[in-house]
Amino acid sequence: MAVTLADVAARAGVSAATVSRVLSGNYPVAGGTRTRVLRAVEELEYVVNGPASALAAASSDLVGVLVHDIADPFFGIIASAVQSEMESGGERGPGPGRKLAVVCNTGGSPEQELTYLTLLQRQRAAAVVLTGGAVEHPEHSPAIALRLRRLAAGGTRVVLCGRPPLPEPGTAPETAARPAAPARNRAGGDADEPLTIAFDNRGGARRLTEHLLALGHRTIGYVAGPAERTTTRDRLEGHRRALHEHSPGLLADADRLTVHGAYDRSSGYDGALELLRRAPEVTAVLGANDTVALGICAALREQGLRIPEDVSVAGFDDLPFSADAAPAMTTVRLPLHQAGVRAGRLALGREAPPPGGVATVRAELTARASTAPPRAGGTPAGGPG
Amino acid sequence: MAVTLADVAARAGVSAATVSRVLSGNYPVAGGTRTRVLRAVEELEYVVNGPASALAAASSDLVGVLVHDIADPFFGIIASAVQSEMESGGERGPGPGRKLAVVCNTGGSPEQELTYLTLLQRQRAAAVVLTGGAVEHPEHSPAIALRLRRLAAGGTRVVLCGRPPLPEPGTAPETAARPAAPARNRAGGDADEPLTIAFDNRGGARRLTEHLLALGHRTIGYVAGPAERTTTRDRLEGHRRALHEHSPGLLADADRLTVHGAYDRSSGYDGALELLRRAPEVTAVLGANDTVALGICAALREQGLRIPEDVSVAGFDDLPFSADAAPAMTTVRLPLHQAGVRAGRLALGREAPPPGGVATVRAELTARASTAPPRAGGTPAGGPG
DNA sequence: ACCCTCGCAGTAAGCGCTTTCTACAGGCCA
DNA sequence: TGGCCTGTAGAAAGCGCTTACTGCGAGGGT
Repeated sequence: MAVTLADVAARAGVSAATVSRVLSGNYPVAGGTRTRVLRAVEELEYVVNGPASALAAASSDLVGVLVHDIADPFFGIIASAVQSEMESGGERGPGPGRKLAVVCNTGGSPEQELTYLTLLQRQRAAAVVLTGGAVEHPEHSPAIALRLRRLAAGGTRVVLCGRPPLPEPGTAPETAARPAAPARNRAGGDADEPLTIAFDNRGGARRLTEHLLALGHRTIGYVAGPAERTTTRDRLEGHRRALHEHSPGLLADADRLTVHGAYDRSSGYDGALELLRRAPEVTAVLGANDTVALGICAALREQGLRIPEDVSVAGFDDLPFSADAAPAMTTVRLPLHQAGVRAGRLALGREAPPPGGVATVRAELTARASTAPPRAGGTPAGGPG
Repeated sequence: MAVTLADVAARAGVSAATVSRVLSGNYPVAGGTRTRVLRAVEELEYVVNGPASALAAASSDLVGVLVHDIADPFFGIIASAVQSEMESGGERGPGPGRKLAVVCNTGGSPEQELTYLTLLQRQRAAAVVLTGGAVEHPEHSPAIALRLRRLAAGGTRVVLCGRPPLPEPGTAPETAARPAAPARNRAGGDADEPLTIAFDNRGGARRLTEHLLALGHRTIGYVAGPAERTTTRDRLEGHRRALHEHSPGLLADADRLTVHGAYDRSSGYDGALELLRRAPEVTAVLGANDTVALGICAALREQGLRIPEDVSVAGFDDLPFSADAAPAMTTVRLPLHQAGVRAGRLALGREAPPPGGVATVRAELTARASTAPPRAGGTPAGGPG
């Protein structure tokens, strides 16, 4: 635990500077010297002191990944994709340049998000990836946006994955108040602006609703996520646009047919029951995501309704378990792994930023067995009293 | 990004040492001075430089959490529990003492595990939590054990969660070769030995098998995990012990009725098909875990078999989706969240180590709808040709 | 054959913090 | 009233690394 650069240098018969150069690899060192140094490193089992290195270099090799819920596969998939991208970089194993992804669970709360951002800033993280929809909060949202811009201006790469791009500054007068100091010696290229990988939630929800409409459904319930989440808002918007384009009259009932909850199973369960109470005539129910849809299925089944014969159900995201549900879930496939890899590449500066700083990934309809045409009668049997 | 301790000190009219003392809180500072310092911190939006602090204090506030697969809820639940425990500590928000959990995805590979351990050692992590079963490997396992002992001896708290305790040293002659240097100034109490929270995989599997035997099953297939995983080995052992205790003859067939795969859905699917090929007369199939069991269900259903009428199926772990599967899955409940919280407390030194350094958590049978008595005939209809 | 350039390695000055050691007040006892 | 102890704050020495800057030997142009 106590072997330092100097020890290695002494053993190899060179100066500490040379050892540092060999290890960091960004300076020419003669072959023989390099070999000697590497041998000394091996023999002494030397492990670089990260903090010291970060202090001197003014940047650590930590990359923060903020997720709403680590136990939710949606985020798990993205996070592991980001991490796999960090791994695939270091040819020399745990050597220099190898980044460490720090996955932080925010629980979807803006306060937590801010807290973790501070923690990451304190660690002088090389990059920060924020995943999942943003939570709109009159006070915190601007604070987070400001903080992200500051981090980006300070050389930390900021990537939003599955989040809407940051609003243009200027709204907050504070932004201009603190003139940015000219960046000092920074490792990679510039990182002056947060980058975004946006999910096409709107388009996905729209195509899903169009699928239902094409099957003949006209009374479609929606168990949505928390209203303040941008993801919720976008999906709902896509849904309603599809409704409106099919026939404007369908919008009249939309509010009554929408229930808000969280992105978890019990919200789906409770939401479905509430929906049945409000509108027993629904022939299809959309879930905020696949997990919610699973809860919806459970509730409907308990009410004696068959899926999809009596009621069609669909989710969103296409998580691994969705294909295995009984019946297999109709949903919208989001290329989460791919998005995570891309976010990782962007965070590492391995990929050129998309034009305008925003790339949008498509959400494909994946029709399976949980949706079918409504029954002729329109009103299912066995509705609750 | 550039405001330092010295800036704060200047603004508050005190020395840098005083500011440091106020911020770290482990030294008496007069009330008035403290207030002035805190105000300066606020006004300047000062954020401690983590690396510098870690360098000077010889220990960072990072806690590593190693998981096999972050996208698997089993690990997600444990990891988020550990993280929530870190959060609940810091009264002063992101202030000092607040630890940052680093979740690392090893993919279940010992090499990766070693790599991340090195990375964490390089960051001078305050603690390391290893979750999930260990992979037995003739070369890597001793290396990992040795590394963990070194870390522990060096002041890093090491906690194993859901892993068997480390074997006693002495097997590896290398252990004694390097006399441990006396620990210097360390923050918390001693951390000289790795601590373990063991899962009672053996007992859980045994109770699960007993449940099946009690229902009347005699030909029980087992789609197990990778053979080199300790978790796999323990569960299989519990299963076989139950078989043996019921009637030794049942063991004769055990090898034929066991198929090995990974801990994922497709292994369950493939394993079930293989099992049906080898022994079409099975009346029950156990999965290595719930995810595997889900794959088993899918395969059986595709073969025209009903669950549980034709074949009973059971899993292990009791992940959230297991209760929602159709039919609801019989499984063994592991208190993952609770175990994660405990691991976090141990890692933070908030809880006294269990006697002997090992605590075992019980695994409870959770019988649901996917298991039932076998059909009278014993051989299900519709078996593959 | 000389000077300049270039490639390689050493010297040393920090990076921003923690912490020991030291210094200075008061308040207490005798 | 004088000597001491206690409480509080400053000075300064690093922690282990990176990275200018400097220096030295060897090759190439004229």
